[in-house]
Amino acid sequence: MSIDTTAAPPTRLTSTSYLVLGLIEREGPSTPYELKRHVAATIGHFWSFPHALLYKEPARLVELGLLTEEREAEGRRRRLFTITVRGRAAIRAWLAKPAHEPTELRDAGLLQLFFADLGSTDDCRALAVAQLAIHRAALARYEDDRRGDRGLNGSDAAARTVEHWRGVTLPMGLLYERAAVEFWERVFWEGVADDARR
Amino acid sequence: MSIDTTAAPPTRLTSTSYLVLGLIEREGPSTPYELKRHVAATIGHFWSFPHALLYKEPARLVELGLLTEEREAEGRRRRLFTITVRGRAAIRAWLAKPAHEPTELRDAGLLQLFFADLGSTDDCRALAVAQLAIHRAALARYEDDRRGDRGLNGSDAAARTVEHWRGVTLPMGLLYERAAVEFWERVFWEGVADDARR
DNA sequence: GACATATAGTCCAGACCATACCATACTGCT
DNA sequence: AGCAGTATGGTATGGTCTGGACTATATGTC
Repeated sequence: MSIDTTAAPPTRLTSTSYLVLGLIEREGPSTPYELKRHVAATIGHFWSFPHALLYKEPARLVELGLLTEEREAEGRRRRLFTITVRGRAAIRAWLAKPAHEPTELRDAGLLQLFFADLGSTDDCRALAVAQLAIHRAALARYEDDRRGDRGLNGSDAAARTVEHWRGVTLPMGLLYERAAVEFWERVFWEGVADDARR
Repeated sequence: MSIDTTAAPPTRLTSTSYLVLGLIEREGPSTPYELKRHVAATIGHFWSFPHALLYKEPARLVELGLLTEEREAEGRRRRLFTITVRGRAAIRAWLAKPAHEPTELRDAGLLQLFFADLGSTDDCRALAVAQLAIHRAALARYEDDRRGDRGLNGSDAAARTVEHWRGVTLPMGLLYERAAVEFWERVFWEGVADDARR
């Protein structure tokens, strides 16, 4: 046992921690607002991190010595966070230890489908239509993203992060959305046919 | 607007609420423990609902008048929850209004991949191997489930729920896991080739 | 009776979350 | 200059969630 390598730090690092550390490591010193924008342009497409968290988390990481903070004295009083040597070490340690948790797939539509037998056939049909609209839209957006129709607008910022997202992580989103479209089309055509009988 | 049909209930109903209501509606009066087992056998495969929640949520629903509670006077002092007329109405209203939220895909492995450029090539390769193991295992388990190798063991309980899961919702799990295997195989063979360049 | 395992439920601190709110900066119009 | 409107940037609040660790009852079995 004794899994913790750091002799009981105040709190464990979460996915959010590594997200923040990773973005700052890749993009350099950042404000929470910048983190928020980078997240929205990339991983936020399918894993929502509430922005309040992206303001709170860096403060925690400062306490843990993984980031340092400077703050504008006037005006917006922006906070600028910079990664420390220990912060870099933390990321690399994390990357060297592959995650073993299974994927969490939280989908309200799927939950409704799970209970579709309690409603009407029409409800189920309407659900399939709504879900198809959602997933087709997501698919189209991802395909645009991949072609780079976006990510250029706005600013030069986040170039590395957006590029890396586009090439490496976004393809999973595409695969997922294609699967979802296929799935809901089947639901639409076959209904909840309870073809599980037999 | 005025979306709420019930004149400002203390709190809104969440996915968990509908999960609890739906299970009780389908399976009849249930204890939290039974809910927990039904969840574990079905939707819990990819959407984790911490068990503490399945003990707390019914109490809230009682306050809202959607369930009633009886409690054993002695021994385990189990709580048995029964759905009310208003509870049934709440479910049907929910089913009649298709969800419009996008899927949340929370995957620690994918997050690591998103930052794979900050680590070594070996780390990335190891990550792909680990993820392949996870997703292949999940795929195999789902395929067993579909064939009905499980769900019979243990008890007769949850027959309807498990059947419905198997026929209707599980196929999405299968599609997802197949996509994931395909994805991670590509990562394994191509590495994070940064083939995003041009 | 002693021990192990499965069943059933409770508790809690800390983290999370949505949401509303506050403040500063820029932009264009008159 | 004055003002409105919008985008930028950040904070506050309180309920909710979370993951353990913990307690206790029942069943078996040596």
